[in-house]
Amino acid sequence: MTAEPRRRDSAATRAALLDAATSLFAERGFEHATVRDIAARAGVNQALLFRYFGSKDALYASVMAGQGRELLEGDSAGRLLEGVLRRLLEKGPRQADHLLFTALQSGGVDNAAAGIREELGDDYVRALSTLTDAGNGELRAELVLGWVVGISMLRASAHRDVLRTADTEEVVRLVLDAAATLLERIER
Amino acid sequence: MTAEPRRRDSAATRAALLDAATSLFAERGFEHATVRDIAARAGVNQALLFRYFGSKDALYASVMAGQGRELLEGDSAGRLLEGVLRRLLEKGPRQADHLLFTALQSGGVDNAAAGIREELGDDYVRALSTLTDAGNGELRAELVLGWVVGISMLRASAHRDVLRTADTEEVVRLVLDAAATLLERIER
DNA sequence: ATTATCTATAGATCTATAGATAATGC
DNA sequence: ATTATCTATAGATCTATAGATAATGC
Repeated sequence: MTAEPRRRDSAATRAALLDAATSLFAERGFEHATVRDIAARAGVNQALLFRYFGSKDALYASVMAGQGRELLEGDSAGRLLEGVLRRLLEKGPRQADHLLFTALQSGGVDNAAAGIREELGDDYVRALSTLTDAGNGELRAELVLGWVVGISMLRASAHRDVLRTADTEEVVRLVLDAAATLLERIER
Repeated sequence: MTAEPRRRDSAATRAALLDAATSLFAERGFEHATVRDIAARAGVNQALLFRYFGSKDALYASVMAGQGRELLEGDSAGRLLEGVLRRLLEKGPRQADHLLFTALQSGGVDNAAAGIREELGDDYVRALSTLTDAGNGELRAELVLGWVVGISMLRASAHRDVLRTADTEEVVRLVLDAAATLLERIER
């Protein structure tokens, strides 16, 4: 970000690493974002990552903790799905939501951020499940969350052109209409 | 599978490797299934994998080619989504469909099976898109495919209990009803 | 004699650390 | 003097290969 000659500044270095890690984890997922790539994007020596965060796992946990909290703020439950879809379709994979989806994707993997990941998933499910009176509201909410995860996955796929180039409004309308059969109080 | 003392038999060894690779790739995805794990599950020395398939990539391509063709057979287009969901929910991750979904997941990754993966995705989309007369039928079909991919991902996640333990009939009904707003000729 | 199988290891990554170097604050 | 940064490398995996060993078919 800052193109200046960079003074020695541990706080700025730490912040640059956190920034670079956030975008790279969102773009490539935990395993494909190497510590060297992250340090390179931050414009910082690779050893500093360990000095300031201890381990790659701990850095991931910091990223998830930092971005995670913002995910659910700003949108009411009724507008949550719409908000997530818009951010996903318009801003692409360098995106806090995408971070959660790549995290949910590597479900079985057991790293330091596993707890935060599950918690964020729970937060989404809890918010969405308030949108129905059905007895199986949680299941309905998880199915909707699964849909967003899947759309996020396919969009990252190189070859699924139709979805990748589709008009945002069109996709939002199709998904909201279908999801409304599961969660009747979705606002449109 | 065969618990016999195993005679020397290159065809049987090859088949055992292919079997083990199919299930391990489906369970863990391409990268998390190591050649040592595959050879171990096949009960075979690890070097034989390279003798019979050349590389891990080539083995993956063989697996995808072998299982892929079966995916779309057996179900009519109208019953395709239901069939996929049932297999996914009942049989769990050791499953041909799951193989495709873990493949679609690692969209960007460029390995020997990338072509086969895209082709299989196209086959699903083509079949599903026949179920609507809407002008954006392909987009609708990709969204439905994305849903199945996402459900498959979340089910693999350790913590999403509601979805993992849900009754198959209940999930099938919820998803088919919602998907019917996208593809009107889905049979239920 | 042929060829299926096994042993040993090369070579490429990746995370992580120990210790050297150099810029800042008093 | 303190501490931010860099160099060099250890140690763990993973794919892949070269060459030795041993079981089968003629």
